[in-house]
Amino acid sequence: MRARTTRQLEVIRTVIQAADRPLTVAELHAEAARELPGLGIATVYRAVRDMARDRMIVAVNYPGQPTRYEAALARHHAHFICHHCKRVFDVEGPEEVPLPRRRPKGFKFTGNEVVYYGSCADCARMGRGKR
Amino acid sequence: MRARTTRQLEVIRTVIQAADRPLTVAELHAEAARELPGLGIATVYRAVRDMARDRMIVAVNYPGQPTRYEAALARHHAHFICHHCKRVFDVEGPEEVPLPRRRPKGFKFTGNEVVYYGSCADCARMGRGKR
DNA sequence: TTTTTGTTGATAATGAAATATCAATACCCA
DNA sequence: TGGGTATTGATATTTCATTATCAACAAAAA
Repeated sequence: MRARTTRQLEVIRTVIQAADRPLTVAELHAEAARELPGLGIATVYRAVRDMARDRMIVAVNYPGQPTRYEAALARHHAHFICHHCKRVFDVEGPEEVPLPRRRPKGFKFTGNEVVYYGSCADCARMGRGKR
Repeated sequence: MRARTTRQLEVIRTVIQAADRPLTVAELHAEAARELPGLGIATVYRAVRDMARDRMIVAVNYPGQPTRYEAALARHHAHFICHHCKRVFDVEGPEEVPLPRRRPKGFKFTGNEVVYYGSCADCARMGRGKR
């Protein structure tokens, strides 16, 4: 049972590779469906499951919302969550995040992640600047 | 319909105020039930909903797991997620998190949050040090 | 082409968190 | 202390994300 190269997989992969931010399955489906009307949501779920298994994409989770996925790029980056539209954007990562001065003993710190909050350009423009 | 001071609310509030890490409703229920056997999970959900509404506690979300809640303390702190047991711990926040050098134009950065990853003392001790 | 069989799309099913329902209970004020 | 009524506990229901099912379809090989 060798894998087949289908039009839907091609489109789904292209969309997620081209995206500049992590997408939910729904967002990915909506975008891919523009190129391929009739695309089933189940197909997107299957594609995402497989790509995640193969490490082509990585899962990203944030408050209340469904899991998002983005291409597994090597470059380090952080996320920016818009308080208003709740979309998640990729932004350049911070220079460096220092470890806490005091660390609970016995704990091993192996990595960190930074999330910035604020208003995205669209929302800020609409006067929803604060919070 | 004035609010009443019930034993269950007292216990639930005490537990979450005393906790040194964000708790899921299940964790909170388990802990409170030790003091008050028979405590219903629905009561915990109701208490949490109300406390969150009144800003006594804040919601904290992380990958795959249900929403966690913790006392809304003023002091700034970060979270530490153990790769193994998945528990979330409070740790002292980093000195300072610099903004990305390049920021998408129009975006307003209003805050940030840091999450550290690694092994908690318990898991590290059990030889599950790496990852 | 024809055949084989992996893949798709529609949808039912599942799983889990959170909310709604309601009779029984227990606060708390008169 | 008695009773009106907010709250509780058990559980049904809802809500959604995700997975399973399966007939129809379409890659890829012959």
